[in-house]
Amino acid sequence: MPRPHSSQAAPTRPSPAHRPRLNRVYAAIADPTRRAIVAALAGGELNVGSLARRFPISFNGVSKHVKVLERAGLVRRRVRGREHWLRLRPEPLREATRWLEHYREFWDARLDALEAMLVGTRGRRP
Amino acid sequence: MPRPHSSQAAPTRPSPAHRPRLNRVYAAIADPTRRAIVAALAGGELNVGSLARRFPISFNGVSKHVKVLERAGLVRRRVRGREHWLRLRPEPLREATRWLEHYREFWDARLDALEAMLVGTRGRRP
DNA sequence: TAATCATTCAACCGATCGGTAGAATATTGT
DNA sequence: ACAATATTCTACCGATCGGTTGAATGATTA
Repeated sequence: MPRPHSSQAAPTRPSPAHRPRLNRVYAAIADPTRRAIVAALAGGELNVGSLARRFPISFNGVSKHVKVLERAGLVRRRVRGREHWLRLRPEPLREATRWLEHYREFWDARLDALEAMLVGTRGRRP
Repeated sequence: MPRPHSSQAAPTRPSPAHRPRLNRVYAAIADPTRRAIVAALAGGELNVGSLARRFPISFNGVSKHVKVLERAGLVRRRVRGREHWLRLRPEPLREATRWLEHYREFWDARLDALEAMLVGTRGRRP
């Protein structure tokens, strides 16, 4: 019987465990090159070529990374003639932040409670 | 010449592009089973066995997932006799949230600016 | 001491990943 | 019409991933 050791309530679950979108967003930004692409695209739209020129890997490598970001919903592509212009999309990042913040806040509260308990105990129970 | 198309400044880079810790944190939470483990562990400490019993995969599968979370710094292990007790660690999540929020805030500001521009234009330039 | 329990370790499997190279497909400029 | 440009598609490579199984290690209990 795995006694839960703490009586603090668990946070209400923020996600039904199987969200392919969320999986893809986290997997996408787990790669440093893709995070750098996000950073580059935050400066404004770029086409694939001028984006690729900023990275030490091959054009095709960057093209593949862009596709991953696209599948995660983080990048939108606008084809204009022979060039494909890429733009960031903020929405999926918001959902991704939400999951993280949920647990971060929970832990912050935990640490605060612990500190309060220690401070409160200090002079009161000699 | 990849004209940046927007004159808005890019956000100041929040990470020097190659942070194995951050990579590991995002890769860790990209898997739904591992996110569920995080959720389970938020309810208090658990040993590997009682944790594994909550999941439809094998004991060893869960053990491996725990190891991934550990390497990402999200879980701490305390060996007590033959059982290993697992506890969440908030610190890496904070760094992970910071990167996401950085861009989220940037985009929010962008959307706000766009909206303001549209509203401002509406009655002023007929 | 022997049996049981909690756990890791090692090997394996098929799938996916990051990356490259080369061929194919459009679009543009001359 | 032709050459150059921008990009994807296909195929390949070695590495890692999620998962399983079986054996090994170590602590507890009888």
